[in-house]
Amino acid sequence: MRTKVHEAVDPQTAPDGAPDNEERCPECDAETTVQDGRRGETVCTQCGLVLSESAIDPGPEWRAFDAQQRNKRARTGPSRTVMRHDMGLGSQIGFDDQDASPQMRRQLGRLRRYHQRATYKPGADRNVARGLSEIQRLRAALGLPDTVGQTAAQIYRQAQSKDFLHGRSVEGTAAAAVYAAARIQGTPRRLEEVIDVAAGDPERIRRTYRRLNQELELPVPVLRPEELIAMIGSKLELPQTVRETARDLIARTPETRMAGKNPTSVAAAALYRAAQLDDEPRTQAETAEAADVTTVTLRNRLKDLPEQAAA
DNA sequence: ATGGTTTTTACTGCGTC
DNA sequence: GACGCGGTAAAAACCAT
Repeated sequence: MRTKVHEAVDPQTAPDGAPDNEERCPECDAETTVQDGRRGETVCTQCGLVLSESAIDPGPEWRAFDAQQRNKRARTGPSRTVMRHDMGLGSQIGFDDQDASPQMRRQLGRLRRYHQRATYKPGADRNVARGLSEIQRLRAALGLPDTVGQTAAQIYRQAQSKDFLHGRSVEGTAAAAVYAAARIQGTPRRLEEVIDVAAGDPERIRRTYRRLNQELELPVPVLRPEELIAMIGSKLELPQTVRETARDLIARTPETRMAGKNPTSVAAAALYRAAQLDDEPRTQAETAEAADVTTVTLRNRLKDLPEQAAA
């Protein structure tokens, strides 16, 4: 199915950052359309590619320095709505029931409840304000949609109401909340990316996130290799057919073989093999680099995958 | 802290262009 | 010879306990 394309787009150039709701996906060609996601994101209905600005990680090499620069650049004013302490009406967890497991739905419900209780808690004052503004800063620096900020804010409030903040830094908790929220809202960032723009000790932030996640029982969806295929695949400029093959490869390998393995590496391996099978080969080095793993791990994951696609 | 698991680092051999 | 690929050993990182 194809929706209207009401502008004379020239097929050559990719749509650079046009905020329109309907564009063509630069990844998968003709048949696919782009839809304004309920997350305030533009997402390709076919390949799941997220089109809004920094959805695709621009480059591998930006550790310390770039992060700081980004911080400075990200000084634009946050939208006030999420920051108000009485957030009031509009704040809800924007979530798509469609791909929500019953479990996640239940947990989201609990999140909402906590949010409501926290709303009028008198003690929530300075720390909350600081946390929320930090959340906004991070959210903006990571190029994430507003819904993520809202979810992160709710998580933060819930943390606050559970005394999670005791002995933990506001900044670290904010970073953890943003990371979790990004994943919950389906626009994940790497923890490393968040850490880069965040303030504080990386290891501490990692720990904080882990605790936060388990203590609040956040409905953070598992990163599934299928979803990573779009991201890595686009970096490698692999055609849609190859991605299909990769998905197929993954689909037919038993869970037990992938359990405990880094999903990114599984996806990378699947893409590598799929590319070969579909006569669009990429080197191991390229593939590994795009997925940010080493060629060694790539090879190891390769062993777990079937050698052929479905007939 | 500890132990089990995965990933990375570093290095090597083999075939091909 | 350089490049891509495959393997190994040991260190590092990660995670649950």
